[in-house]
Amino acid sequence: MTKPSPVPKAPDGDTTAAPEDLRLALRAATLYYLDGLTQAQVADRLGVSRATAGRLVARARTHGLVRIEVTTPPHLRDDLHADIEHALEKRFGLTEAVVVGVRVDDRGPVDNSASFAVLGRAAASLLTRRLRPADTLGFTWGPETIAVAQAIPSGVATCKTIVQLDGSVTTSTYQTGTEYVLGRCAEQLQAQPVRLPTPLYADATTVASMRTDSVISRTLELGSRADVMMFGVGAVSSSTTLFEGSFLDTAMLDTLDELGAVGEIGGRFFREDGTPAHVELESRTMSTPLSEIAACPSTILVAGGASKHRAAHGALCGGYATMLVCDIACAEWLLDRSPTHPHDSGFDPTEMR
Amino acid sequence: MTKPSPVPKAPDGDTTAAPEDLRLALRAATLYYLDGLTQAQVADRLGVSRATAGRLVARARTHGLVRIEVTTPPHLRDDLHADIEHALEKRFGLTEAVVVGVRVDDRGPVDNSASFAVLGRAAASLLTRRLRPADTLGFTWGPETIAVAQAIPSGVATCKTIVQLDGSVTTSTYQTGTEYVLGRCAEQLQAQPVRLPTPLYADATTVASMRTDSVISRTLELGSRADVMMFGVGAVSSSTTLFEGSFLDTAMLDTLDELGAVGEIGGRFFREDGTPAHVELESRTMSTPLSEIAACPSTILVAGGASKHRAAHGALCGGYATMLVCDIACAEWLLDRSPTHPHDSGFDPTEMR
DNA sequence: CGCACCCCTGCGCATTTGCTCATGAGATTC
DNA sequence: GAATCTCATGAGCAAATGCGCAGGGGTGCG
Repeated sequence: MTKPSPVPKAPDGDTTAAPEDLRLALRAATLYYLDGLTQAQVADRLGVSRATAGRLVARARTHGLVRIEVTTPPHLRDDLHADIEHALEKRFGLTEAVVVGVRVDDRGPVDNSASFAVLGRAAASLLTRRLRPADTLGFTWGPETIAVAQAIPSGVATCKTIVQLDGSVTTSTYQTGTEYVLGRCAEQLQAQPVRLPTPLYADATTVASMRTDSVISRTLELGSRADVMMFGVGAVSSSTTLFEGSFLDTAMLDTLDELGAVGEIGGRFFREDGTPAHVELESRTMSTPLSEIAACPSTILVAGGASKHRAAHGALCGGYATMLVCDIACAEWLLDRSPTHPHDSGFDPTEMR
Repeated sequence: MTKPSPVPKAPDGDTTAAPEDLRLALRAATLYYLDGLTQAQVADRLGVSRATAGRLVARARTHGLVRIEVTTPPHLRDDLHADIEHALEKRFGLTEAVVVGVRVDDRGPVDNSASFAVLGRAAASLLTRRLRPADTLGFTWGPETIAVAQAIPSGVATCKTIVQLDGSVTTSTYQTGTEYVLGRCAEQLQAQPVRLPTPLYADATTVASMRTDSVISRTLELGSRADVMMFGVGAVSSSTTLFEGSFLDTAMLDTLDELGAVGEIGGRFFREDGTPAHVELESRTMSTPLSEIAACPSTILVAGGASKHRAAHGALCGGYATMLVCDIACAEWLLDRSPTHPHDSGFDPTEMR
């Protein structure tokens, strides 16, 4: 009599219901969410059982009577970038992205040590949060990891071992800062430091023989199995650390450029899409391979400065980082890049330089 | 060095904090409230302990990062009146107010039985929700309670006893409906019915002697101690039930009018401010006194129709009802009344008629 | 009119959550 | 430079919450 239409079961996804039923749901939700009563108190207040009160609250939610929104307060809109971080995580499949408010600009003559300090603090905070006492931490040398080491607090986190992922022994006077990072992190994290006492690059035969060394092979093994890895990226440029430290010469730089390399991690270069760029150089490199980095469950990429943008993008596309710490400028640049399609290997000449 | 100002304790109500601390709080709140993760999952996702995850969520709330609002969906704005109900509760100190969407208009020639049915359903719903199996339910006779009795479902609620609060025996043929209400409610609620086998009004001496009767006194006692009472209000008018049923004559109506009476419950009249209006008539009335009604922890006033507005207002001001069921027109009228000051006894001539 | 189905309700338990205490590191003050 | 204070963290526990189950009444179909 009241229902002429054959609708025994409402297929309408529960979006509509009797208004009288929803009156109580609305009331329960108000008391629960707005007045902060417990469900038992709501039940008492409404004269229903506790279970029913819970159902009413649940119904209120399913019917859209309750709207919960998490927003960044206006007074720290400039410091927090939850939306950008979330976009980065979604875009590159990251576990966590941390975007600091500063804009690292390494092209101009300005001193970006302050910016790097901010970046370092953020990365150190992330690192100490992710580190477990039984973990092994691997790191590459470079200005980014130095900044992290400087910012790392003591007592907050602990790990078992900290291991060097790429060789740093040099014939020149160039300071890689490896000792500082290794020493400081080991101290602050109360971890046992493990060195990789080799150069970064050597002849292929030398590298092959070094890898058979019991100590070196153990270190490499330890690095490959590290629970957490932390590293920056190097650009393919004459102003990058590897060139300034005489690890690479101009000819190699040109070769890498022609191969489409956009960046490196631990001296191992990759292209725009993250694929390894110079297999021959790979065999001459003493560091954890990119494949091992990609296999690590927790890898933190610290990237600051415009010169590192392309390199960071390549690293992210290669899946070498599960976590990213970068400045806002880098984050925006990364998101401006093709939001969907990753390159299918090879490189696009129009993207060069 | 970093803090020259003497601010050991921040007296600023925790509205501001380090942005970096809030970053995690924001993240935790997002995962918890928006993504629906449990706090343990949030903790795992963020690399913190479960306790810390809980603290982060709590901090996000205290800092206003989370905003929860309970709103009436637009498609039932016309049926629900949560704001009006809340205003009524606040204004008159009610436990609960139920406002139904219909507009009972008893001045015109329209049939308002449908409106009364809606009102009755709402009141019955409220009543069955509030009733406990061990409770005694008291009621007065009248069209409102008849509507409630008609709407009461079976099996939903139970109570021990249902007792008549005001005498209904008449010498005329007027049907009060008391028997119907008593019988139907007793059946549906599986309660034991208790009659008050007396007229509503009698001589003072008669009333006094009736009150000494063991059966009658027990009924009155039972009514006074009822856990829940349900009643309508009568207006001071020639179109009201008490006059039509020949319980009152024109002279008495005028007397009551002059005394400032605006309404009655169980034949006992009160003024605009709720104070008893005719002490002499009180001694001639066989019903639960207003003071007993005011003392009852759960009293449901069912009011529909424009003619009852003033009476309902007086009843609410007298504190005779802890719960109110009325139509939207009545609710709006009640709220349009002085929102703050209650009258200090006596009556205002300008308010009459 | 009987029967089966289904929704609603209340009960008991596993999980989740908020809270308190004790511990330790950093900051402040004398 | 040392004592103390404050704050944050982790463990444990009690309260609170969600979810299963079973029972009963209403509804629709036969």
